[in-house]
Amino acid sequence: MARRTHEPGAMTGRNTGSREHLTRPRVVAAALAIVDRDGLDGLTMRGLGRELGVDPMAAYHWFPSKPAILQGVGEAILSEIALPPADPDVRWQQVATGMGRDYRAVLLRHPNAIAVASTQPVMTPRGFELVERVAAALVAGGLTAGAALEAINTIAAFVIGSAVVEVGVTPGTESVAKEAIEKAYSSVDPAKFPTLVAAMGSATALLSDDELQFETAIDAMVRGLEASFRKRALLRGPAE
Amino acid sequence: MARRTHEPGAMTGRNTGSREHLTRPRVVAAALAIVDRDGLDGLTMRGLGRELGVDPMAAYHWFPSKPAILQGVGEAILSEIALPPADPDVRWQQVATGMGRDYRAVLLRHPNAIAVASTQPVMTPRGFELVERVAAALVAGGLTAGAALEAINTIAAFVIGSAVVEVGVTPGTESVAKEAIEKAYSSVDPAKFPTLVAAMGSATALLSDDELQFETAIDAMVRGLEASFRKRALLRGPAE
DNA sequence: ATTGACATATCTACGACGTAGAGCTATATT
DNA sequence: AATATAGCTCTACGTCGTAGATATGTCAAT
Repeated sequence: MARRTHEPGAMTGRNTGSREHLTRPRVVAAALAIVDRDGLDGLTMRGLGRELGVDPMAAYHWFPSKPAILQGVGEAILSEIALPPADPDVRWQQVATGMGRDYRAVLLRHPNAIAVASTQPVMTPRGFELVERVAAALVAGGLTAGAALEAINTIAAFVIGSAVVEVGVTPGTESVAKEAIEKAYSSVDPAKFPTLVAAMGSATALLSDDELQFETAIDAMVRGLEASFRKRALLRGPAE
Repeated sequence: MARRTHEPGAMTGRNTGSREHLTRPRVVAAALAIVDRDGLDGLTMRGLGRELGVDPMAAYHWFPSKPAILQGVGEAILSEIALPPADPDVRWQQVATGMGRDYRAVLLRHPNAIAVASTQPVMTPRGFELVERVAAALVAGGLTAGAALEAINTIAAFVIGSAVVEVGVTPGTESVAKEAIEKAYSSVDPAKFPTLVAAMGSATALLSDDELQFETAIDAMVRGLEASFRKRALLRGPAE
């Protein structure tokens, strides 16, 4: 039989020794700290051991592999998303927008880990709980259960995409991009790219403010979803 | 001075030798083929050399590093997005939706490379050209230049997010996820997650069809954008 | 035809990585 | 006091990216 790593519940509490025991959460926290500080590529088992003051191989008693640790990091980040308060008076649009905002803030708080957090399947106890609570709030606001899930999925996709675009660097390619961009910029010939040039000089200039553009877009999305749901009779209640 | 890699234009045409010379596009094509077949982690310089029938180090005469090659792969994928036809009769909504659809199809054609393609900055000659052409078509449809860029940005974010969610696996964590998911599934207690259970059993069941959900969502998004632009007077023309 | 220069590809080697497998140590149980 | 075992460490292996030196072939100039 292959070596098995231990469940959190397998702790027997025998840690009165020199220093506090390792635990899965402690390993994940250290890994996340390293990723936040040094990027995804900066996380190595040796460095993780150093961060924890422990042999590099020690983490393997709590996780079967490095990818498993990264998955733990992803789950930890997602668990930073706040569960929506069970307020019966909020409109479903506010709940949906609020979740999107919160999700985005969490991802942007860990820019180096977006790739890990955004591909984390929701199929964890905590993920289920979050989706359940948000969906319940949306249903309370008048959506059908199916529409609620559709709204959550759509908004999540948009939030993830926004975060990816906003942070916008593949791990490992940071250094490479710079000079290529400069070269491309210098080739912006107003004659060849009139619309681009016009847009950049325009008073709107929304592109310069990620926050504002996100707010505008998520608002547009929720309104569009509302119209779609209403047309498909997946939304009951007043048309205000 | 550090070793310099050569520009494509530096080719002097002296390749009448045994076999065809390496070129940057040939290196990129081989790398993309490997990534498509074996995943991002499956791309190694040694394997790339094997694929090209060449020494592993040969690629370093055309790219300064492996990340630079990955960036080239990202650019190559983005260049698969079709430039919009300059048809003056299409509505801007169709142009926007069409770009989104095309972009999504390209990303899903290379699921292993989404992380690389989606974080590719648009700041390349080809990227500029694509954005310029789409923006021009949107402006022709009645949007201001600023609104056109905002629409492109918003749709791109949604497309990227959708693709990430749809493919949904961090490179390296594929194998890890499975059993965790199963465990979580078995813990879906209908009493604790009533809304989830209701949604899954609902006749809507949109979640099972990614394609349909994408179409619905992008349509909702474009409608929402239209409403937003109209309200902000960034869209002239008939309100049909 | 000979030479020199240079673009292209190879060869060799190094340090760092993930992790398998065996061994150590201290606590809990008997 | 003896034993079992959870938690951690040690050592070692194969693979990775890539630096630096070297080989090969083709062009331009003599």
